[in-house]
Amino acid sequence: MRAQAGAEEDMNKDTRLSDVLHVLLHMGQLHEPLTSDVLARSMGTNPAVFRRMMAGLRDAGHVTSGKGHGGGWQLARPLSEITLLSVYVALGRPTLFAIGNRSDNPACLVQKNVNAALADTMVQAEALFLARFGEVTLDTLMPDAPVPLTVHGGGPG
Amino acid sequence: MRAQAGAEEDMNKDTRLSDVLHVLLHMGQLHEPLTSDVLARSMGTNPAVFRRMMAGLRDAGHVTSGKGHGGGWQLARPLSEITLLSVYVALGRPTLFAIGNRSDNPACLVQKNVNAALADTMVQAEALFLARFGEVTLDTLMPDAPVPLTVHGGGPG
DNA sequence: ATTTCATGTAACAGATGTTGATACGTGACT
DNA sequence: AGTCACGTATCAACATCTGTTACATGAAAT
Repeated sequence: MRAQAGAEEDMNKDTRLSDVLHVLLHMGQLHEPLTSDVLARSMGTNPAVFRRMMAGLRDAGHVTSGKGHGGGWQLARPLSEITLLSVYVALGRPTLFAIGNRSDNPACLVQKNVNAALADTMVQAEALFLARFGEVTLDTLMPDAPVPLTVHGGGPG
Repeated sequence: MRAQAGAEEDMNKDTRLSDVLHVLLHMGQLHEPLTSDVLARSMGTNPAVFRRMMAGLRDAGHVTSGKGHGGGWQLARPLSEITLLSVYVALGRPTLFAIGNRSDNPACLVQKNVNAALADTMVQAEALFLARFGEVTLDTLMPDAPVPLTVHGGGPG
């Protein structure tokens, strides 16, 4: 489950959305297939993890992947036609919140009220997330100047 | 870190806020000291975990704890003077979100833009949480009818 | 004064769950 | 054919939280 001690910064964050967006933007700059090996390195992980992460985007039709010589990953449509929301959904709608209820004890009115209060706020916060994600197309995240693709932590990239 | 496969329901939620609220409401109904043993059982855990969880609330002055015979836990002020926000803060402001950035590579403009976009939404969502938490005093969560305190899962409680 | 009760805290073990690594099968291009 | 790259299953490594136990401290009862 989650923290018990401090508040600080949980290092237990799902970084897939951030990771995938990062890669997609780079793919939007280079218009040739890039291999899992290269792209995985750019996000500081390995090819198998990368493929696993991108499977949903491929299924959603945001990117295409090809085997063999000259194979690799490419955008299937321009960044202007991909919303942050659609990427989030393609990843399988990863859990947004780190808090929740231990269990739904429906017989306890107190528990019921508490759950409702928290759930109510979480529903609103989730709606906020989805609304804003839906407004953002990936081209708007592109820096003005082209950015070179390099290995994670090895300089600009 | 977090999920990679499905989306479903992460069972890895921090339930402390929900747990603590549950207990505080029960304490608001019974006006006598209750032991860690009893209260822990009502949330389905054990006394040590309970004390660890309540330490912040005691330090914040929301509850008092006493040792020895007749000792235990009591509210230090009426529920109407305790906001959901103050409870959240007393717990150490547990992490709200399950998503984040893998790392802040400040040299990568793409990464920078992605992080900013996500962070912006998260800041707004957090503000929403805190605003709503701040509006809720615990007495408003109290069911109209008194609720008996029983063991977790053992019926109403 | 001693005994009993209950908290306060530290320390450790167990469980859970995610990421990373490896291996192997499949298809495509040379 | 041979090489390249993806697709996926499986396993190990790692991190983190919860649950448990143990023990010291302090208060009330006998």
